[in-house]
Formats: sequence, structure tokens, C-alpha cells
Amino acid sequence: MAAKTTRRQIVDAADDLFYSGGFSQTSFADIAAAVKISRGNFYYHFKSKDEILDAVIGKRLDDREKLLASWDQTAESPASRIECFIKIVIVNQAKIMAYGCPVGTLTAELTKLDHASKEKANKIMALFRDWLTRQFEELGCVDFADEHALHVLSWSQGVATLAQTFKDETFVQREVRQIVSWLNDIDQDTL
Amino acid sequence: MAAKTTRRQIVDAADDLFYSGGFSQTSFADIAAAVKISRGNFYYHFKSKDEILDAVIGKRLDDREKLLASWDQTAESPASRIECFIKIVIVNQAKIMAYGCPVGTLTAELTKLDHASKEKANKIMALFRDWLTRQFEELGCVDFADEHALHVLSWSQGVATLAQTFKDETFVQREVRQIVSWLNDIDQDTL
DNA sequence: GTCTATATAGTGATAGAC
DNA sequence: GTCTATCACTATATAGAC
Repeated sequence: MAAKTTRRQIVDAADDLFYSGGFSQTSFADIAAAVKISRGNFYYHFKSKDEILDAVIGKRLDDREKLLASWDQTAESPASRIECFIKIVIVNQAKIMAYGCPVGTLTAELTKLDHASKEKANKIMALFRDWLTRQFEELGCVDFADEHALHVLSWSQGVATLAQTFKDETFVQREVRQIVSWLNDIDQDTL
Repeated sequence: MAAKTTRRQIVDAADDLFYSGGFSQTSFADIAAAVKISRGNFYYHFKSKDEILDAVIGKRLDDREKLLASWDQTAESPASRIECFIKIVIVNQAKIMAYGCPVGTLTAELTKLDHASKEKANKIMALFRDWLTRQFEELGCVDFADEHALHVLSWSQGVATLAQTFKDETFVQREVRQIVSWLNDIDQDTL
């Protein structure tokens, strides 16, 4: 029980630090300081740093799956569910302006490192893509569902990158208004 | 003269390596191997690694300024100049799919590192923003010029990020078609 | 202007005491 | 399950020979 707790603490701390400082720039010393354990103690819980990364990506996948599932339950229409996704950039505005999108920046970093876990990181993006595709299908645009999904996903990545660069709140809100208006146009067309 | 050549070689090699592998992950040994000089020889040309980064960012700024200036001369209308910008994602498709956008990924990395040169890196993005704003002003939409500029810039960052993740050529081409169509709509509205 | 040799500090990872 | 001590390696950076 205590072991599980420590392992969890390590993964949670690594998750935060990988986000705010990047994977390769985060050292065991950094994580150790956050969890308040010794560096050597890591290796009781994980064989290597890559194994911690793997656990972090797994946790992020779980977290996002749960988030999407909660929208599936709470939001009534597919359009309102897509709107939930769009509004992440507002809900997480402060963190995005500081560190960018956790999914996009990790994917980009692992691809540059040519890291073994890059495909697994891509799965988080694929998770969003598939979920969005399903929403657009339910919305009625069967033939363009995947195209629309990629469009919304691409939009969110662009907004996150520019939000991080210019820290412009009104830009983010304006972009959200525009894409929601685009979404409503699609919704009405398919009625 | 020979000094200038070596310095140039270092900056050029560092530029490529910072793009393909990231700044913090690129070591002096990597650059030394590319330029075929000894590690120690660096410090005759640069005081530190940060100084090399500074030179690389400066070079990238110069390169982009020249690129934009060439479009100012060759392309006749503001709309066709904006189209030149949009089509970078097709012209540089192969590299973008492998390493993402050189501007966006460097900005993101330096922000996470909280690096002293992050503001200077942001200037490249600001250069694009200002240039695009000028084009939209010339195009006639004075009140929305900066909004449109940010929209196009944001679009390009999103497309680059997703191109890197999914390596989908048709996605890139479709997104280009859509944004060009959006641009033409604006162009006609202002006639 | 370029080299070799080296200083110094950090990294991931291991061994073994408790 | 956690610790300290330590290893091997790599990093940036410096000093001084050529």
C-alpha cells in the first residue's frame, strides 16, 4: 500500500515536471526533490527513466479517457461535447500560456529525441482524434467526420502554441468564438 | 576570413541540429562532429553554448526576414503574398513532418527551459505576425488585420504539429485548400 | 586558429546497509 | 521500502601547447 503510494507520487510529480520543464530536461534529482525521496529509491519502483516516462504517458492516457468519458455522460448533444473539447484551451489557459499543450509539446519533444515511447505519446493525440471523429459522426457529417476531427485538433494545437508565445487572452477567446461558430454552422447544415 | 567561415559553419550546423534534435539535447560533441573540429575549438568562436543559440536565433531571424522580403518583391498582391506564407507547410512538408515547425518547437522548448533567449526566439514569431498584419492591411481589412494575422499564424502552427504527429500528407493539403479559400473570401469581401 | 588535456559538475544507474 | 555511497558516463567549460 505504501509502495503504491510512493509509485503514484513519483508518477504524479514526473507528470507535472515533464509538462512544465520537458522530459529530457527533468532529472531524477528534480523528481526526488518534489517527492522528497532519495535518488536511489527510484530504482525500487522503476528500472529506468524511460519506464517512468512510460508510466506518465499511461497516466495521461487514462486521465484523458476519463475526461472524454465524463463529457460523453454529462453533455447531451455531440455538438456540446465538441464544445467541451474546444473550451479546454480556456479552462487550462494559465498552464497552456506557461507550458503549451501537454500533449502537443510532449509529442514534439519525443519525436525530436526519436524516443522509443514516441508512438505511445501519439496515442493520446489519436485518442482525441477518434473521440472527435465519433462526435462528428453522431452529429451527422459521416463523410467528413475525420476531416473535421483533425481540423479541430489542429486548431487547438495552433491556439495553444500561439497562446504560449504571445500570452494573449483575447486571442484565445476570439479563436474559441470563431471555431464554435464554425461548429454551429456545421450543426445546422446537417439538420 | 577563415575565422568567419568556421564561425559560420558552427552556426549553420547548430541551426540544423537544434532543429532536428532540439537545443538542450544537442551537445558540443554533436556540433563538433558535424563541423569536424575539436570541442575545445568552440570557445575561440563562442564563449558558451547560449552564445551559439543566440547566434542561431539571429541567423533564423535574418533568414526569415529575407524570405519575407523576397515575397514582397516577387508576389504582386497581398493575398498572393499571404498564400506564399500558407504554402510553407507544403514546401517544407518533409522536414515539418519529421521535426515540426522550427519556430514553434524552439519557442516551446526555450519557454519550458525558461531560457534567457526565449524572448529573442519569440521575435521570429512576432516577425511573421507583423508581416502578415501588414499584408492584411494592404488587402483592405484594416480593423481585423492583426486578428487575421494571428489566425493564419495559429493555423500554420496547428497544421505543423499535427503533420508531425500523424504524417498525413492529404491532411496538410486539405487544410491549405481550406485556409486559401477562407483567404479568398476575405479578399473578395473587401473589394 | 586549432588542438589535446583537463577541471568541474551533472546525469542515469547500481550495491549494499538498515 | 528507503537510505547512503559510489560507479561510469557525459556535459560545458578552461588552460595551455602548437
